[in-house]
Amino acid sequence: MKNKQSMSNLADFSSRLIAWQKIHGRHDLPWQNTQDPYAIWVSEIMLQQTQVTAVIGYYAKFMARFPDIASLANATQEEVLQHWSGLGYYSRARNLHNAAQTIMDDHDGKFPQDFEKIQTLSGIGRSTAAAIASFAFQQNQTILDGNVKRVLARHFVIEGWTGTPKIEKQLWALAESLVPKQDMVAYTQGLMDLGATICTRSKPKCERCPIKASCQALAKNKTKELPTSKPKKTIPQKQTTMLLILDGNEVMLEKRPASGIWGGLWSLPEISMEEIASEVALGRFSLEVESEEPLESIQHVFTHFKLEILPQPLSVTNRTRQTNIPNTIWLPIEEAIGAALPTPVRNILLHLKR
DNA sequence: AACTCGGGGAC
DNA sequence: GTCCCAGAGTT
Repeated sequence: MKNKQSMSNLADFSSRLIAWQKIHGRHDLPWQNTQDPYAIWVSEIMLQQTQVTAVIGYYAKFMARFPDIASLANATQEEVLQHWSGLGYYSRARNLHNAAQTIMDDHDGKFPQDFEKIQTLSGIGRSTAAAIASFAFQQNQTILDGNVKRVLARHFVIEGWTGTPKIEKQLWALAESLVPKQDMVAYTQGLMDLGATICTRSKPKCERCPIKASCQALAKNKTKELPTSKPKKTIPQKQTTMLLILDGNEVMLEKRPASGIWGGLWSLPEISMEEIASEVALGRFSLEVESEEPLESIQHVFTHFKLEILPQPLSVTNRTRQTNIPNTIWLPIEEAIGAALPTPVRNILLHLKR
């Protein structure tokens, strides 16, 4: 009897979610109310590991500058990164740019509709491909993002960290079994909306949940313990000195390697703790400089390490400026702030301006 | 299976 | 401070 009741509610999972989304879900986000696969694609990439509120400001500017696939494909990586500067995970921008060129070259400039082909584009994995296929083409493909993992882990009491391949496999199978035959847009949006507004990480609003009747975590009073949190480990603390090489109002920027942290962005030249700033300036850049008092150090936190940045101002004394140093440019501070910079570097320059 | 990729919102 | 977000790619 109890099992029968439960099964009956499980069958209603999707229809209840759809009905709820149409009334209580989000309908006015900047990337909604369109079927343009490009507009949806850009939003999905920006939203990877990034909250809606952080994306909104970037999305409008990005779409204004790159309104379609062709304009993005024809832009320089420099300008694409410039519009991504501050948003983080810059490989997303590089992959987006690369994929736009792939679509121009291999798909006649039209975003592919085939689910497998969508996934071959750089930066688009299984979940993002499903979101695009669902929103843009009404295909019955399921997403599995952080929201969905949390909703499913609670609703069906899936124990264990959702990041392990074993648990992920379970969740994918579960998610696929719940995909409805119609109303894919409302369903996919409903999964995201439920996780973002009702089935939140802390203090879920279970009273207002459309599928509370079949939620096993709620029945067993386990919503607080689920989903199982990621095992934490201590992250290393690193240090670096960034050279603020100043010639009058201009600062020298150095382009970072294409891969690795802040890949492809403009940053300040870095030296190790053992090196002496003025010697490096002379050795690497043939610049005679005078060291100023270091600025206050900045503590920057990444996912997997902490970085203490010591900004070291240096004023150039031999005014014969070197212009042919590879991967470097001189820019007035005001202009440099608008370049494709990592956030802490921008903050240093903003501090300098004052 | 573990690690690498940012920055910020919410608590 | 902690946790994790409309994850994907690499090792």
